[in-house]
Amino acid sequence: MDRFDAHILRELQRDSHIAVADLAERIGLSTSACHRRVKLLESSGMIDGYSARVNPKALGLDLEVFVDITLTSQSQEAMDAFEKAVQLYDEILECVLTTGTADYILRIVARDVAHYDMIHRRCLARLPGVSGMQTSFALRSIKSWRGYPVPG
Amino acid sequence: MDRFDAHILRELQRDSHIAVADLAERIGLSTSACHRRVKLLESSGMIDGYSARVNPKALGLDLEVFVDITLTSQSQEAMDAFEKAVQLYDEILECVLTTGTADYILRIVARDVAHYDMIHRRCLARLPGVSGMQTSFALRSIKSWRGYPVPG
DNA sequence: TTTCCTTCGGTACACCGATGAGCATGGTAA
DNA sequence: TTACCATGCTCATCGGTGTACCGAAGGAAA
Repeated sequence: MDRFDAHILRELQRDSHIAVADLAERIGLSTSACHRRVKLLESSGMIDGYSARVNPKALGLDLEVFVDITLTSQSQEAMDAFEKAVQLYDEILECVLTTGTADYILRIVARDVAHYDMIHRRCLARLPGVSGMQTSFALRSIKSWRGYPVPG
Repeated sequence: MDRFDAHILRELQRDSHIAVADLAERIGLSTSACHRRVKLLESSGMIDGYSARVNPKALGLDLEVFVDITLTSQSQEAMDAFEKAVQLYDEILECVLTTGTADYILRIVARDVAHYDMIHRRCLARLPGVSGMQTSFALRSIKSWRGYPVPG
């Protein structure tokens, strides 16, 4: 992990469709050296894979919701049941077990409030062992995901 | 947006490095038809771009933190100042203005607790107009980001 | 210092895959 | 029916990817 690798990771997080030759020029290396480094970053697991960034607005997904979940019990069984149920619903994009007031944080997308209401009734209300939910609707994105910071 | 486009979006969110020929076979279309659809999805803005998925563990970023921020004032000036300051720090990956008890939700990554402490002192403590912070450390990821759900 | 070895970048090139032209087909409206 | 549009397929071309080989730089040991 030197400055070349760091530069490659930054560029590929921004745009992975760039040709290796262009990437090489941008970081100041020959095509083959750059190519070799990219393959090494892939095989070492530094790069997990490549994804298309889909525009949620274009899909009609205008509503983003964060839900803090509190369970009635922190027993192994209760948590297993909850975590298993979370996997079932595609509308739940992310779920994290956390410290703090809540037990879990969910990230959800929906088309609109009516759609979220449906998700709430059809998915969230069916999650087992939930004692409390605190819902936060996203009003505006101040800073959106642009990859992890790479030092160097 | 028919079932072919939906299928393409799902596949490209999973793996955008797939060859067009393979993608075409997977969705049941010829290479050129598939290629044309992909280009159309790009130019229409449905696909925003392509990114490498970097493994945060491999970068030594083991700690993920969610911070709920409350401002002292919801005036335009206070919010503008806060939002501007948020842009300055690379360690703040995401920031969303929300309804609910907090005003903003921040998502932050750090190497470890000591590193987070440094970020807290050097970045978070300098954000203007903040009256309260509620920190949640991620203990475990139950469901991690795998793209938006595409209907059809 | 010399030699060997390892590591890493550069050059050249074969070949695979992206790209686009041209044609076929089916659905729709005049 | 005819014209037209949308969309699929085949095929040829060209650029980029991936690789083999060479050379330079740096370190270790005699």
